[in-house]
Amino acid sequence: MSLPHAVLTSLLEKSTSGYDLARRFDKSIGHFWHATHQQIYRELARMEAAGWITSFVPPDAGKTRKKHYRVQPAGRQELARWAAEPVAPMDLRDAFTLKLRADAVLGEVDLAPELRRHLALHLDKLAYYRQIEAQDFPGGQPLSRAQAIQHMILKKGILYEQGEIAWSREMLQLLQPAPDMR
Amino acid sequence: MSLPHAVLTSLLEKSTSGYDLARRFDKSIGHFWHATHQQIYRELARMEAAGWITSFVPPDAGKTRKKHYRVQPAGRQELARWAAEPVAPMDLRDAFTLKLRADAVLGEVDLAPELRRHLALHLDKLAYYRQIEAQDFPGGQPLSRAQAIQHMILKKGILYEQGEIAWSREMLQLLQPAPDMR
DNA sequence: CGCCCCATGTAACTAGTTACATGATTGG
DNA sequence: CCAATCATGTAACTAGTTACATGGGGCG
Repeated sequence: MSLPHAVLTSLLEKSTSGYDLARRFDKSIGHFWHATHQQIYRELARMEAAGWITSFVPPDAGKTRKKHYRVQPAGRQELARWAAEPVAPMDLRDAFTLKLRADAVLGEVDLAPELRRHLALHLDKLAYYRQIEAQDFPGGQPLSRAQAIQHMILKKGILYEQGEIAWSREMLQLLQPAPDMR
Repeated sequence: MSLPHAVLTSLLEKSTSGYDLARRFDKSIGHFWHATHQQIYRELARMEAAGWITSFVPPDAGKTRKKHYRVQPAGRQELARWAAEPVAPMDLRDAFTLKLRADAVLGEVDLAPELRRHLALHLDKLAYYRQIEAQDFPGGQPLSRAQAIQHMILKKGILYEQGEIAWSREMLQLLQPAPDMR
């Protein structure tokens, strides 16, 4: 059960609204733990009931329904408790690999177009990560511990995309009759 | 909804029982799509109801309750249909990375032991994949298309574990006060 | 005035997890 | 005979997804 803890982490980084959290889960944290706005609103309600967070009307709310959430000591404590307990390494749920295996056994599926599409998406994401890296971690500056960790998280994403790209290119040569690699 | 299709693929590779499928999902297919035996039995029941597979008592059943399943044409067709439709690239759900981020914001969590544990697990898995590779794909032999795909799937796993290992080692240097890398 | 974005939610469903139940066969 | 493994399931719960609902604010 990691979603509430992802939300707590995000709120500690910056107190904000459910809407804004949902947008954050479309990037940054969301690259490692995806969630929809419905899940987030539900989780916020639960966490408020549990006393981990409290809501307040932000100064810029005007007449809108906007609510902000702030982490309470109990929430911070819960996050620390959770962070210290062991987790299993991520297990993969890779539908495309499954399709490849289906192709191997059926032998009549053409996965090359889909693989090219994925390759393009991975290239985009890599470029996106690289841009963030250039922005947030320009060369040579000494980093705080927190910044160094953030950088390593970003590097993990970069490494992953690079792996996908390299593998996709090799795979494409196998799936494509004509040799036309990107 | 990929589980039924993973099961279909596995059954096409070899008709077998739910029990045996469940064990297969602890390796091979399971490295890319995990499932418990409960999920598998439920899915088998659904798929039989849908006419995708049929069950029969295998010759070696004796007095046991053992049932085998065989894929029907409708099942094969459904698998082909599914394989041809587009999928989103896998999204990661990596709880450890989340904990790192929690550490960055809390600054009082020691994730080094857990990271060392994960590193060891990744090393084990890499060794395991390598052993399968040596067994199933001994050097230089020409492969059928199906075999070539299977090999590439294995290589994807190897690449992934290598990435995790390299990253973990770098991360460990950051988390560990004393420089004692494995 | 109409459309898009901000903002928060409910409802219904599907997939995945955890706990429990049951009984036969095999090997020490 | 006892424990482990084979073998198949039910029940209850938790997490994640998809569809729908509602209303305000800003802009062209």
